[in-house]
Amino acid sequence: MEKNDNTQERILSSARKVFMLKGMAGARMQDIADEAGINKAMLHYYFRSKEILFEMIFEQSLAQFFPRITGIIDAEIPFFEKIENFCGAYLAMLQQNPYLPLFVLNEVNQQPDYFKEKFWKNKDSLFLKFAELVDTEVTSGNIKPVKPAHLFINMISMCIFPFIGKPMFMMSSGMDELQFRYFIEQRKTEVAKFIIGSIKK
Amino acid sequence: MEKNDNTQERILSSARKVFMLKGMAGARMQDIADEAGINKAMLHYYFRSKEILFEMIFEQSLAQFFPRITGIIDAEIPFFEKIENFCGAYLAMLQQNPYLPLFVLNEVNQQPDYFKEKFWKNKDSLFLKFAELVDTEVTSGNIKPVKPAHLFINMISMCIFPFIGKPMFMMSSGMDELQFRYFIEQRKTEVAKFIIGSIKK
DNA sequence: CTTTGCGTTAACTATTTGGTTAAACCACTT
DNA sequence: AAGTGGTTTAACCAAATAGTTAACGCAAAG
Repeated sequence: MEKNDNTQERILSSARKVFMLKGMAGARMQDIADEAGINKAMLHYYFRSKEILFEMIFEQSLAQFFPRITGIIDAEIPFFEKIENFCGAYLAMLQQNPYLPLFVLNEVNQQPDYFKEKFWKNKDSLFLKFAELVDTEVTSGNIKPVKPAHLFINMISMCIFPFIGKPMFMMSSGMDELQFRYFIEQRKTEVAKFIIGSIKK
Repeated sequence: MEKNDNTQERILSSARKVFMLKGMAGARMQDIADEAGINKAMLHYYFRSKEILFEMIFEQSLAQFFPRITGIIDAEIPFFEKIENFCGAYLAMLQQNPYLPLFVLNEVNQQPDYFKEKFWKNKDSLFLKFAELVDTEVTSGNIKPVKPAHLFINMISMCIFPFIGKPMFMMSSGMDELQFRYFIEQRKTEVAKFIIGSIKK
């Protein structure tokens, strides 16, 4: 009765790996079975269809992608520290899930409607909270009069994009794996520094 | 003898549309044929296989994705103006090819090896030129001592990412198509302003 | 008018791939 | 030892999909 858990877990783990790398359309049930070292029929025994299995993985991924870093934004610390903490934490998470962004964004672009339903469970939009925060800081004259939407996208872009463009960037810059790792390590402080440098008075 | 050109062109145009939207794995030959309003056999008459047709589109896309904006970087204008021109021009191009980034980056991530060959034709790496330029500016004390790699990725990220994360961002911010269009219009100046604000002394 | 050859189509084939089934397996109960 | 029920497998099926073929259309050449 614990084979169950074991196998189910192995399937989910393998499915995550394959879906992340190949996407819904590119993933093959056989590949997932092979990766898990089991018979393909098992996939359908535990999860009725490819679509259902995919949804499991996608929802997990979605939950991870939207950081529960809301804590950082709500914390009783100065605005600049919030930015520093957010960028550091988000980059660290992405470092451990490097394929997450391209996977999620790809599938969201593929089925925006389906995503719309799942997404709005997450009622406390990170963006809206951030925008509120920025407006407050602008009004109190603590930072330059920046537009929250742009600042938000700028921050998110600079955190996420390096992982999406990794192979392309590595080739055009000549970096190897180790150097890229170090590059991301630097960004954990550099991104916040860059942002703050631009908005501080 | 000009039906030839006409049909071939229609196929390429339809293929571009479908591949952009669905990617290599998700695209169906039948869809491309339907989109072009022709028989599926024609696809194989003009382009032997799906793979060959895909390569045509992919190489075109790659060429577009790497801007020939080298002109902007080589121009005899102040560094800050180069940044302004680059961001403006690149955003304008992306605005007319909104699906280009996700398509290209996706396929590059899928087959980095194949990409490696095709890519290095483009020997004059935009990144290397940019890095050189930044180093010069830093040395002459015109800007703060920033790391070229970070500055480059920051700039590229802020230009490209909005198009990759568009549906997600639109939902979490509540923007509609028109507002998003205006948002991008603003970014044509805002991104450069943001960057310059951070690196100017 | 007939011939020639490229362009085009409908129908077909081969392969891939998601999904099913019936039997075997295995731990546990009686 | 036989039975029971969840788990696993090999073999199979059906749908989707890339690719092929043989015949047709038709404009230009003869």
